[in-house]
Amino acid sequence: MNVPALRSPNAALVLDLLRTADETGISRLELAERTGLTPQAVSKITARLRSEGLATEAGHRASTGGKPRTVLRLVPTAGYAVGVHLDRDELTTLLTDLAGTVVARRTRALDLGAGAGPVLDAVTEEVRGLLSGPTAGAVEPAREPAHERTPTLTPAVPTPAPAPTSVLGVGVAMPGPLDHRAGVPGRVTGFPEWEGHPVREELARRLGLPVVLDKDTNAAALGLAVRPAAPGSFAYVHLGTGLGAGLVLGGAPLRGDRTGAGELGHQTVQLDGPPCGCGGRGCLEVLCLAAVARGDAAGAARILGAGAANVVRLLDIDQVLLGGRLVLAAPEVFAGGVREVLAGLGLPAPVSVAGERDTVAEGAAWLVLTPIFGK
Amino acid sequence: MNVPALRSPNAALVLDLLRTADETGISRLELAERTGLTPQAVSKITARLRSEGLATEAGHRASTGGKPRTVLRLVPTAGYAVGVHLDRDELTTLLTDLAGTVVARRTRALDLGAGAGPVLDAVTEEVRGLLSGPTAGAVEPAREPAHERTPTLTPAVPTPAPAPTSVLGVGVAMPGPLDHRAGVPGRVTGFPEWEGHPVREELARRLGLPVVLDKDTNAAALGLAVRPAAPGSFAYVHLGTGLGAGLVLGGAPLRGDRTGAGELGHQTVQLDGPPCGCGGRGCLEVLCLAAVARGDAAGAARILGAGAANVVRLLDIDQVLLGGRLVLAAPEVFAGGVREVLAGLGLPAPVSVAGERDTVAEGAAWLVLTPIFGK
DNA sequence: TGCACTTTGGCAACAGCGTTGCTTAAGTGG
DNA sequence: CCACTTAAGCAACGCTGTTGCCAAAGTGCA
Repeated sequence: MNVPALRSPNAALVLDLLRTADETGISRLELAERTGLTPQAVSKITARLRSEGLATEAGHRASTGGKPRTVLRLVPTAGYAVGVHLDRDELTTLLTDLAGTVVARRTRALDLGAGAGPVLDAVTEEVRGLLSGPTAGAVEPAREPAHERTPTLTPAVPTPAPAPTSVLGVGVAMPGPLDHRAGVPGRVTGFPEWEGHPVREELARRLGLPVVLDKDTNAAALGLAVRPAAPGSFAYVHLGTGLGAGLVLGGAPLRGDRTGAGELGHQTVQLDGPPCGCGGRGCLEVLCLAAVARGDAAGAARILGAGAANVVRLLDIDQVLLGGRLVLAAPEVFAGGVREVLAGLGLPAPVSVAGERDTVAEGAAWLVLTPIFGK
Repeated sequence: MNVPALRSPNAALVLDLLRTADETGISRLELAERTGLTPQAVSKITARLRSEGLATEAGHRASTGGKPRTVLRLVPTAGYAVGVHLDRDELTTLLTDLAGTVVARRTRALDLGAGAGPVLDAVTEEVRGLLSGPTAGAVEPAREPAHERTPTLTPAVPTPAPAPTSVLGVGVAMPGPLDHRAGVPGRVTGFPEWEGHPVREELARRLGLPVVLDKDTNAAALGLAVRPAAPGSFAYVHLGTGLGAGLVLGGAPLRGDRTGAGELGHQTVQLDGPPCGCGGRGCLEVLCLAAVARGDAAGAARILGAGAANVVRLLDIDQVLLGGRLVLAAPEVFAGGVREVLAGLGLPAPVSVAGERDTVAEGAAWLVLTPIFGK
């Protein structure tokens, strides 16, 4: 740990405060108070950030008897990130700015089981299309309106055409198991064709951009963790085609030794329950999906609640966030059911539905943005 | 984060390498290689540590063609720590040196249910006795042999009377729930008298030493985590009068938001199982202890294995360590049973019995030592 | 025995970081 | 109009680990 090692953490800390500040921005003195640094150091750091184009002055606060505080803001157009969500039957690609705001978005049908080759072809095509779109022409600036060139492109925000600038990288989220360090999937559930394919390397080569790979639930949890008012520790429980969880402890996602953390679906909750393909019995996923299949969402919610309670107790966490297609189909049933189980056990953790349509893809983009903010 | 902030982490890192080095010690160049610092920086840091009495030169390596490397060692007598284990029926107090080696040890019967007053009286008495013993006369040096003054004192190592020196603090481990930040127990299982009693503060005042309080399983896990060859992540599963776990992730114990992490006993593993006092059904502890009670240790081991598998999967960890009285009564039965369940689920995590008589008390001492080594 | 060679580890000068002390700038309110 | 308050920059400083250089201490060959 050498001295320049101080530079990035402190600058990242300041940058993160700029990011999470409310819309009015944040002044140097407020930064100093919240970082514990002296106002002088903050001045130095913000001067560097401004010269790098990452921050800017944006107006003044009302005076309280002296010189009014100058307000600083993050410059969201200083960088962009691509988020890719490889779901079992759908490919979502989106572009976010430095603040994580979605600038452009694409979707298309996908067969994940087709294997790495065709899927990576599709990803390459979608990312290229996204980047050559009108909103951030890093690769190939173009002026045509979105709907003429790329029918599926839907600008989420009517941004006044941000200047072309750098795309920092591509975050890819897909079902596990996989190794996020090596960027290589394992036997992706049901699709052994993926095992060992160097996805990160190949995509990085094709796109000429840094690529980060992670499990879908981890990405979703990361995306939720970076929200300004996010709790420090929580479990994101995702009930879609399968059941998984993303765990955030002390602000950082927990990946475990093999990127496998958050495996909630194969928790044993019924020792003598029905056998599961995993080799166990009474797995949470099997029981929960069976209840859904027979139309008993409330029953599924109670079973899910027992699983969530196990996690809350084991990790002593603050909050449970729910998401995934099945949850979104009946949000109140699931939130209420899980809440009831937790309350019955005297666990104070609040339960809410947080996962939305693009939660995973946005989280994937955050895989790229997160290091900049020291997370 | 200011510049001196670099000093402690780097010095702590070096100190930790000195601690975990093999018996021959470690040279400056080896320290440089393993820390990533330059040899010069290591020279500076080790010079400081030597001047503070924490490190010393201890011989030379064989030359490999030039000046032979000078070997450095930690000076274990540079500081001592007290570890206190408040078990339900027993009080263990021990003194360790800076390397964590037990120097002196005391035990006496205890009724934890008697409440904070009498128990803290006993702790105070034991700690004072320990410190005025012959091995480390910080409070009251004495020359009498151990067996004459303090019958229960058993020097673990025939140390040649280390010079009186500083006792860094007292670590206290007890059953939860409790708040390790405030140093205040909650409703200690079965003994509501403890709730809200300012244990840390009161002991610190009585003994005139810093006091750290933590849950027994967390302390045990910490003690196991600091061993030189310890895995980076593991679960320590303790089956004694109750069932609990200590979780170590990336080298650090996980305490959670309210020091409650590791609550394994009330994991639901049988949705329609027998009701438990906690409000749930089919809790792991209830099922496991019931199996033990009917003499079915192998069955208890299988149930415990299911719980351990849930933890291993959820956190994606390396290893499972077992401890606690019931496990120690039939170590092979439990280790074998848990191992079998994990193997049947395709989980590669090795299982071993690690908890011994003083695991918790030694871990408690490490609560004090750990900050010195940057852990 | 002598000398070239290798390696260790200390000394001195250096660059980078945040801090302290002071000054200037920009408002408010009597 | 002026005293007062607050913000923020400039200069000097102390601390860190780094680089460049050199002395010390061994080995091994002639």
